[in-house]
Amino acid sequence: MGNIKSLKDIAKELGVAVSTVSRAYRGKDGVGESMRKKVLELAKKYNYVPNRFAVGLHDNCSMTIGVIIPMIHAYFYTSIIAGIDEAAKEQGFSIVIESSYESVENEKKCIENMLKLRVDGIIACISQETQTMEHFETLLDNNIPVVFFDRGNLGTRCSHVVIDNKASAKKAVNHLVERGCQRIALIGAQKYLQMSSDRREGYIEALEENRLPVRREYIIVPEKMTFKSGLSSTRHLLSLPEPPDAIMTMSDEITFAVLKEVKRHGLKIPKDIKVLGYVDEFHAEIMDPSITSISHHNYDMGVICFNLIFKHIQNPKQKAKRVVVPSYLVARESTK
Amino acid sequence: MGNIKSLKDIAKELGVAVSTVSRAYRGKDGVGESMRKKVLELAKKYNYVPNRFAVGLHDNCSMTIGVIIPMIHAYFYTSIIAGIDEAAKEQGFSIVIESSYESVENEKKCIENMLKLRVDGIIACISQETQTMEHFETLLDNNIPVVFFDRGNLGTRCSHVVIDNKASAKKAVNHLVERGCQRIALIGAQKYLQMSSDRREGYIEALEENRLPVRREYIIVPEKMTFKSGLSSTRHLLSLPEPPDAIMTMSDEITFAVLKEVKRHGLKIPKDIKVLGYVDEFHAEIMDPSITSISHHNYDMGVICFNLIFKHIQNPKQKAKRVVVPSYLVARESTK
DNA sequence: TTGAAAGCGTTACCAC
DNA sequence: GTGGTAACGCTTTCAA
Repeated sequence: MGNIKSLKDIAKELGVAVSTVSRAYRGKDGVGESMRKKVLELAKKYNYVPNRFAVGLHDNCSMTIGVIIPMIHAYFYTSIIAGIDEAAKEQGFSIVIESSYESVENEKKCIENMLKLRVDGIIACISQETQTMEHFETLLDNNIPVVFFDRGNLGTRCSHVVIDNKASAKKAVNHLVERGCQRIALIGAQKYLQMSSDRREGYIEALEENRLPVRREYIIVPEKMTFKSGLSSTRHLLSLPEPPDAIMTMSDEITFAVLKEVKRHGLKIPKDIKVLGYVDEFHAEIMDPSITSISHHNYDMGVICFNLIFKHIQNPKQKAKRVVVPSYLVARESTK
Repeated sequence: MGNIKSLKDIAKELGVAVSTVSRAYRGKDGVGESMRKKVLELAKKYNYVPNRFAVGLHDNCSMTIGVIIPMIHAYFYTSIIAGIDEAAKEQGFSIVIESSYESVENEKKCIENMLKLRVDGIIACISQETQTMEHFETLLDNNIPVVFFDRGNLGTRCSHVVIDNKASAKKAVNHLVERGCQRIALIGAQKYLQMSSDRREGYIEALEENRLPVRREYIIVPEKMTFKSGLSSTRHLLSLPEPPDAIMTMSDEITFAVLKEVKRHGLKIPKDIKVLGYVDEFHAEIMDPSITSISHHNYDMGVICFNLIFKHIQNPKQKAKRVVVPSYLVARESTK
């Protein structure tokens, strides 16, 4: 941990008490101006940095918040993290990131680790596998507030930042119908993810509102939301006696797979079949064709998450809130 | 930071001394078996977790390593981080990530922050802007070892994990020549990045070895390695009296831009023009056409980085090493 | 305005 | 085997 100077070193050199140096350094009252100047000078010279372990031990707070996400190498999460990070920095907080890699077992380990790290609060998005939430309740029992985003729910015990999934799915379907699609397929996600069923609900409702039949064979729920399962799901859809004229998806990896597989079948997008996905702006834009997508202001979502957890940390009695972040549809080439 | 129980709480409940509990909990000698059992039981019941601030203060080490990268939302870095993270976990280390967002000013702040966080070592990739390295030397002066990867160099004062840039660029050119290209353009990166000049060198050497002219107008060095500058660089190349029949790039964002812009010009890849880039496997694979690329085993690179910093932490006298990670060319559709 | 001392949770050392 | 105590670096309270 290096050999960084301590207040004691400065105190010794100045021939004064540690407490005096402490006060002087932090701009507290009760120190002479000349003393303060001398202290600050020396602190600067020595590149003094307060020892956070000592401070943490004393104040019983770490000024750190933990972020638990399914995947560190997924743009959706990292762009949210960018927002969390920025907002955290502004308040003097650091963040620690842990990935569950979509496994409950890992998620539990992440939580244990966060406990070890003594984070002041946690912002989390649960794994695809996660079905029960006891491990998160442990945190609440330890008075560590938790804010969930995108996935995960703990009723009124913590705040949530969610996407208006149902509405966005309806928006998506309506857009496809407007573009002339009649047979819209949906490649979804785990049933027990709230996000997933909300979107499916929106999809079904929108179909009904448009007086289109809801066909079982057009709704695919792969085991995992991976590129590979996206390929096979698409293959399956295209092999149906009456294949869909549009495919909408719930995740970017699956969307990329759909593009790939559709082309491999010799079909042209958007002429032969249209594609629409929940894809972040960056990827939606760079793909070819560019993808009509439901996106979100991820960075802002991160900021919202931090502000919430910050409130809960500052005031443990703070009531849990439910923030719905708006989604927006950007029409691009894939549904033209 | 919650209300987690301390050793003292356990000691009190058991009516024994804290030191006894400490020994028992950590499996040290000099504790009766029955005592140990009682302690472990209670620790489990109370969900006891050692207070890392107390431990850190005592041991003067944080078991944390800092990772400074240009961008948290770039696959290249996050996939390396996945490797660092995994290796770190195995040794009981945590990691803290900070992004410079390609700015030197931010980079300096990151370093300050790492100092505050009392990390035991730092793994870093410098920003595009960074030209001098004094801020990193501060770390070394404080006995905090630094390992650079991809970008950044501090001679024999720290270890480096680098890509065999020159060789890989030659590999790329040779591949294009084999595929019949004669007018190969290069969209590069900042001159003062070693990585950049190494690749340019390899590019030039390979051209010469293939008895192809080295044309100034085919070497573009944009201000920043962004999608936008990739677009304008490509536009420029295509507007030349004699446009190139292949474009190779040094970063993924620029590669995506090249694909986009080339198509916008109505040219077909690979028929009219071939494209080759330094792109990670994931993106190279999902793009259309899939991109022939120079890739690296990012995860492994992360592991190597951690192992190096770990050695330096364990043994401050450890000599600096230079590890060259191999790159490999995967031929895909964009150069068929 | 300054100093001394207690305390945060842990570990290590020395007594018993 | 177990207990007491000092020490890590800092903040806070109380005394001078």
